[in-house]
Amino acid sequence: MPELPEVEVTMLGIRKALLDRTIKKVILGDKPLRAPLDPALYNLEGAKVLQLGRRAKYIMVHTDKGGLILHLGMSGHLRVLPKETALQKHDHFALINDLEEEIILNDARRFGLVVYVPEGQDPNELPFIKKLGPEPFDDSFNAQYLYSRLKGSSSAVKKLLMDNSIVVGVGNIYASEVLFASGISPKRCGNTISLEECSLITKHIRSILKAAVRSGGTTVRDFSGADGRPGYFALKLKVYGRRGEPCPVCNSPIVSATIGMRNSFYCPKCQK
DNA sequence: AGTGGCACCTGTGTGC
DNA sequence: TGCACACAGGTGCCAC
Repeated sequence: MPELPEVEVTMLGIRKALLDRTIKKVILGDKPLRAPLDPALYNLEGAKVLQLGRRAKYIMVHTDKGGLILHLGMSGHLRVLPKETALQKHDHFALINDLEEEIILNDARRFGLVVYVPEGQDPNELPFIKKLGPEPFDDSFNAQYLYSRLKGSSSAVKKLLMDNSIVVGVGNIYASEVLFASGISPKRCGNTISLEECSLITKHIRSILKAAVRSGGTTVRDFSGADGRPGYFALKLKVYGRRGEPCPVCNSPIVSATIGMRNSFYCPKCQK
């Protein structure tokens, strides 16, 4: 489901129910997600939430009794629901705050992740966080940097944009959209992308991700924010999911191709 | 080291 | 209607 905009929208959506509130109860489902649910998560009962943030597609929660890291995987979503809402199928993790609101993680495919970070441990030092590349909105993510990372690679540029160690937050939908906006074929090898093209790519990653956050994210199948409302950026997608439809610029039919085992959409005429 | 392929899991849509 | 199959927004591990 979620790329950076969807995670950002979700994080903002649960913010009000968590920030400066106390976690009264932790509920763990019995099925494992990407990793089994750690019983140490119960340490968060009685904790006061000090800060909420996002790193890549991870939601980071800091409390006075340790940290919590949430990842939505492919199908996960977090909802804030009124007190005593019964858990549904695929609800695997829940927090109840001091207002008795329930913050529930539902994840049919169980590719998500819930991690407890013991008090005093720096979450940024966890291996899966430490290896992440720059945030797309960081100054360090610029044309020169991207060029240096692409120029040695024979992989398709679209696959490289989805590589977390190069830049975080760009998933399958936005990689297609960014390359369309940049006029670059998703099949081009990284080592054929010029510095000028890297400048276009960095610019469009920022503008498209920002616009998607403003629209409440992209709902392709079943994404919704913490209030249950869908995102509306799907209406603004120019190529993703539009095989056979006319290119919004030149009217040629949009085509799709499998790149790095993921479906990719592009205009063969506009994208060289 | 860099790269491609596959695995994890369930739900949904399509075609027969 | 039922069934089989392909596919879905992410990520980590494996073998080359």
